Amino acid sequence: MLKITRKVEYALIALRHLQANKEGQLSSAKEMAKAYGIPQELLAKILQRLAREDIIIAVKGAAGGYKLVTDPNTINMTKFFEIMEGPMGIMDCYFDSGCNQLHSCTIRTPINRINDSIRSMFNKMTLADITY
Amino acid sequence: MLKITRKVEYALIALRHLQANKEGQLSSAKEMAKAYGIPQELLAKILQRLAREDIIIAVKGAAGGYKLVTDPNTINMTKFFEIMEGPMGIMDCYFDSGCNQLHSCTIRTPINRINDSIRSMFNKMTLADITY
DNA sequence: TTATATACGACTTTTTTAGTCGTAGTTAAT
DNA sequence: ATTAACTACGACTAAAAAAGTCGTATATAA
Repeated sequence: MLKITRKVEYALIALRHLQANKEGQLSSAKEMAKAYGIPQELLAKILQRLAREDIIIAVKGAAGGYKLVTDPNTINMTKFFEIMEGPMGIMDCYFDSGCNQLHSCTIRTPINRINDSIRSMFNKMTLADITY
Repeated sequence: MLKITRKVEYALIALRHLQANKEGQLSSAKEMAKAYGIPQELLAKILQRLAREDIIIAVKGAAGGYKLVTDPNTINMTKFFEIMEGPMGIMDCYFDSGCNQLHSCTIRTPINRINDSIRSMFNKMTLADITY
């Protein structure tokens, strides 16, 4: 419980790698996958998502790859997690309204407080806190 | 990601229920399962674990059931989560040494900082924060 | 034109979580 | 003593989520 997924883990590792690159220098999915022992296809998909969200830029073709274009200090961690995984809440009822036990649920309020605490904690963090 | 499990959720609901009971009053697994729409066998197992850990007391036999015997103010949430689910860390490497990527892992330190933040947050909370 | 990239949806496998079942033991009431 | 209503607990199955793979398309440098 309360785990982050490998998707997020791999994304962080890759971003840290890109962040260490010199201005304009590209790294390919293959290269990073090899360096960190991550399945290449999987890492590729993660990088593609980061590119779609304009956190990194993809350069196609031979000698292509990825580079970081967003200042890690400006990327909020709550937002980052939600880009990678969708809504972040310790229980789904924080977002969903589809819970059929809502009427009898006695712990919603405290659970939501905890949720808010966790979100606020990650709201105060930026990607730079992790990749530097 | 970062979800709590139903096991924990159900445990919290049951404890809140027991906490509201009068001194010495018992509630059975069946009764609570019905009240909150929780599968009875599952809730029973959860209550059994709480009993093993001396958070509640089980009374066997007809007219048996469970009652709370520990002051919720004294039950630390990190400990509680770990009773229910085992080690709590956003990544397994916080506890496991079996990670074969450790040598190449560049995000361990920041991940551990986040882990510590979450643990410390739950360390400051007691069960009473949730069940009252 | 070839080799090496990204792009991306569909698919399969693995792991984790959730839930069920069978059997045994305890106790109050009849 | 028998029954009914409980707890105890391991083994099992089912469902859901996460992790990983594959096929095919497109872009581009050499």
